[in-house]
Amino acid sequence: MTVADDVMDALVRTTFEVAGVLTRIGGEHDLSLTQLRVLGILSDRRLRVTDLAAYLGLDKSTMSTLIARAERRGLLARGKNPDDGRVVEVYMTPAGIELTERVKDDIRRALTPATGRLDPQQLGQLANLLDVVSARPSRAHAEPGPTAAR
Amino acid sequence: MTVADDVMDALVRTTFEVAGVLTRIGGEHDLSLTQLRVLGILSDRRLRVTDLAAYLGLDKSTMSTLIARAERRGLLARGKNPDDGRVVEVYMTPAGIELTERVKDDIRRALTPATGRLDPQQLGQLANLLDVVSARPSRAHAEPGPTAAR
DNA sequence: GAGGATGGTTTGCATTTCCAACTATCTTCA
DNA sequence: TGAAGATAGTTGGAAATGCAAACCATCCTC
Repeated sequence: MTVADDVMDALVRTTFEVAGVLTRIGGEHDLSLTQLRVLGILSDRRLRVTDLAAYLGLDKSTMSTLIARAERRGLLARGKNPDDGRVVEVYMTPAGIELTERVKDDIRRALTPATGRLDPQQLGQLANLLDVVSARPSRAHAEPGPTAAR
Repeated sequence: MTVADDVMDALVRTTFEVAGVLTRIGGEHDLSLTQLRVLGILSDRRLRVTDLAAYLGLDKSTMSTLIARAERRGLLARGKNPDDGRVVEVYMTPAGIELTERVKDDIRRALTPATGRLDPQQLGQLANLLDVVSARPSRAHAEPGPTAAR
């Protein structure tokens, strides 16, 4: 009851805090939170418009205009899929990759004051806990056994 | 280096995840993420427009229109400050308080699947770690009682 | 190979946000 | 004290974001 509430409060608070940092850093590079996210996703992938939209929980049309703008800016490019003429695949240009790297550095720098308050052991702990919360297979398989039975 | 990076990745990923949940829940009540946040802030405070804007990192004018809409909707109200005729103070109406409670319940419910993957001890741990990260005075400052190590 | 399904784009609309310009109220100091 | 400047909010204009609906183009099914 209280513990779960505490976590949720902390989660929500941290979310707004981190989102604020991301918004600010993004803004410094003329990127919205969503654009930031798209760049992050595409940095190691090449996705179709629909998949990207599904991933972000956005409408296809929203995705389309967003990509169009990024393309106009030279950050992304669209390519045809040889197997299916309807499909458009989106991927990053060198300029996009370069910008993404720069932004990631800035984000790292901006978050360091916050994470710097934790010692290495706590950092590892936090990473694992967050992995669990955000439904990511834990990186250090420290969670043995079957999942608790609800 | 790697550990800090892991945490940042997890932090960013969780941020997007939680923000997504908040956006969805907010949307169900016709509230944007920012409006949600304003309600959260004002639930135990009464603030001037400028302070609210500073708190959220938004422009005064943005704040102004946002408040106007919420006021039109009956969620917030504006009051004069007797000491300074320029100041406008914003506070919640009963309807706003009621809606906020409802939304908070929904958020709790929506986040339960995620936090439910942690046992009570991990929940406490996570809450404390996040408190440190988001620069909140830790709630269990000295970890009293039977807190297990690790 | 006709009809429906799927993938994207375009258009129209509401919302969010910024900046600049404006009004009203305070504060300073000459 | 009273004019000049600072501060608090609001308003208007513009760009970005997002959705929904209408629309092509391509694929798949029978």
